[in-house]
Amino acid sequence: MARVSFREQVLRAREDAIVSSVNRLLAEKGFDLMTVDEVAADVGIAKASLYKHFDSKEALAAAAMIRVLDRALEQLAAQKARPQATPLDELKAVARWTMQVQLAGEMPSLPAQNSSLRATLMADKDYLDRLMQVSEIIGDWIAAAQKATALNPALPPEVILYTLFARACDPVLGLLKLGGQYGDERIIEMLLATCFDGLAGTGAA
Amino acid sequence: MARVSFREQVLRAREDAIVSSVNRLLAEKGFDLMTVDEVAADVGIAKASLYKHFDSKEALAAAAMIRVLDRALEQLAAQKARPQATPLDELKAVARWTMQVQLAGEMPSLPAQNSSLRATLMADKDYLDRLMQVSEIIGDWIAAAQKATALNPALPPEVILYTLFARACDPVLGLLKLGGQYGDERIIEMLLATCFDGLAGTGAA
DNA sequence: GTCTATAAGAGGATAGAC
DNA sequence: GTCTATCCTCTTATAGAC
Repeated sequence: MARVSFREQVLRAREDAIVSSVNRLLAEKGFDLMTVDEVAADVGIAKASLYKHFDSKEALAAAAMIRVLDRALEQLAAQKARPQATPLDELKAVARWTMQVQLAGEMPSLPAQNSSLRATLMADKDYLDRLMQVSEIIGDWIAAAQKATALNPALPPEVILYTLFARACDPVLGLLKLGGQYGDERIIEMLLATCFDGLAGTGAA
Repeated sequence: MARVSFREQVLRAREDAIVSSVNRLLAEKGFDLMTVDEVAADVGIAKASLYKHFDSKEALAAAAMIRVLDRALEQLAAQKARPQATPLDELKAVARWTMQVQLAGEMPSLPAQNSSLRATLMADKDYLDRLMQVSEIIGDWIAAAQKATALNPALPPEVILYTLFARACDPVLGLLKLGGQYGDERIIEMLLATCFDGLAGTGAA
């Protein structure tokens, strides 16, 4: 069945191209301002063909989120291969990675308010599974870092988790990049410093 | 001319009611998901009447932003009346105030991506004036706090300013409130701690 | 200035031929 | 599965009577 396999490969490649476009457009304009016509034009296919692959605009966004979560899981696995890293090192490394993805224009950031979108995501097992996996790995690091007082033990772990997720799409990154005064690496170092050591922090930025 | 004055008062009251609705709806659903029909229904007037007061949906948002900046200027003026406060105290006080406004559902948060909206705001002198005033007052406190090393002097002041603006609409606030585990004051204390002392900070949360 | 009614167009989704 | 053409709803904005 080489032909079937080949066709499947072509199918996968096309869907991958679609998700890539969606991912970039979501990062650029956000869900509400992204139109399905735009996606179709960007991929270079007709809109009706898009709907043969994905049921709705929300499903497109879900696919993009799933892929970015897969990338995150790869990153987390790669980090785990370094046995000498402390839990705090791991958390800083993953925060650094999310900022790099955002600066590269590849972080799809969805509006928290859109209810139809949230409904689709919350009904998507593939999405929820990956989100849970990511949360558990990071949650373990948070617990360990707090136990070692490398992170403030007085903070509820979920507050730390939410904060790290929020920094992954922090608008400050975009503002500083727009300003053009600092390179990507410098921006990331500064925001890592404010995230972990605060605005008052004495750590050298 | 008592009649004219009275009519003007009625006019102002109506426009104030409109801006109040817009403010709340912007905080709830964001600019893209807020519709003009909704605003009209919420105020209790016809949509066409709305357009007699404001030229466009963007103008509605601009009016809401202007009013929230006026409220901010009032808050800043009230803070300045306390001569014993340090610059760091002032900055924490204003951050606390923005978080209170957000938790009260009164912080209109606009998407940074929408270009037509940004164009309207950048062309609005009333808006820009107020934004500049707020930035200058806060900027002075930042400079003083850095000079006293109450804030990290290695951070560019604009990074601190942007961060404070970003915390005014931090999604972490909404997530924690949605969770329902913590009261508003506790949420604010924790986020103030993470903002100024970082996730690693030893300050008692 | 307020209303009803409607224009004008964008955008999500689908029909049906190939 | 891909295309062209179309449907249909929602949304911004305006016309015109009062």
